Amino acid sequence: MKFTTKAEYGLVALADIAIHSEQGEKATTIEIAQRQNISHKYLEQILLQLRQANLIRASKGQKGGYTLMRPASGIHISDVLNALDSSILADVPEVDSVSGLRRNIKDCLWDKMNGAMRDYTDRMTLAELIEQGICPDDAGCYMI
Amino acid sequence: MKFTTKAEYGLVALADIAIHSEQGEKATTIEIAQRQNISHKYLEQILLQLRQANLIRASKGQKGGYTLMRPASGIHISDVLNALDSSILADVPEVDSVSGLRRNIKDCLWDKMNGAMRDYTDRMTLAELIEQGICPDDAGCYMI
DNA sequence: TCCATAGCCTATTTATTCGATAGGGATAAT
DNA sequence: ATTATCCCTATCGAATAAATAGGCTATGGA
Repeated sequence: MKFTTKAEYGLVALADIAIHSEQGEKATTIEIAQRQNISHKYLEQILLQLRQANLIRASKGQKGGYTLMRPASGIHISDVLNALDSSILADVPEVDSVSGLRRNIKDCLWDKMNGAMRDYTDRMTLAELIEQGICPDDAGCYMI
Repeated sequence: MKFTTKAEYGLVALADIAIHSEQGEKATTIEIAQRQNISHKYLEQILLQLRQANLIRASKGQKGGYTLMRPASGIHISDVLNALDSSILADVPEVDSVSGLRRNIKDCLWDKMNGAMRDYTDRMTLAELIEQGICPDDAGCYMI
């Protein structure tokens, strides 16, 4: 897993679309790119992935653009990260042996951390991210 | 942050050294590499970093090898990851603006996750990793 | 004393990935 | 028909990870 700018761009773009969707407007790639200061060609690829993951709806042609498929409160951060494969799930090295040190590292470190990340991002929504200062302190995201 | 094989090699090697240290034995690069199935030249670089971080002590020459600098219960996973700069701290993209979406993403996502990772690895020790099945369920590692 | 055995250190190679760029195609509104 | 927009794939450059290579230094034993 990585905290990539791609993930950040995706989240920012979705938030941008969300805000305009609420006002019944579509947001175009170029508009978003300008507002959020992102390469519009790179953003294009990102929006493509978000659409293929059914997070946004695209309309082609003139007067086209993007809107959210569902309200921002129904979009979880994990949805976005998964869609962009900036996935929470790191590529945990395969473990061949059934037990032993490698196994412990996988079970007690990599998998636990991945799990905690997933829990947290499963819980948090785009809507929460948009609202100022809403960090879910109650997240209760244990490393179980 | 990444779950690199380098970090895994480092942890495995330290555990290997720990086990031999307990029996008053030194472990050499080549022995460890063979036992743990790691490129010994790559392992050499890793052990170098671990020594420079004062996690292991090296003796040169014939009959040389490595021993732990302190007991495994005093070595925290974060010590190892930091030493190998497979640091828990992801390179969180800089945020220029004081507030806004980017800020929220940094504060509510990247920083929180980093914090949780750090907490967890600060808490867990090499000794716990070595013992079979000791996953600290009580870690109480919140995303606060 | 000499030499084999270890660690020490830096440079280089290879493969992969991230961010970005490029360019042509499809579609819908005007 | 033209224009604006999304669609899709290929490619590039830089950075990084993993591994390889090779020479240097120190230590203990023959």
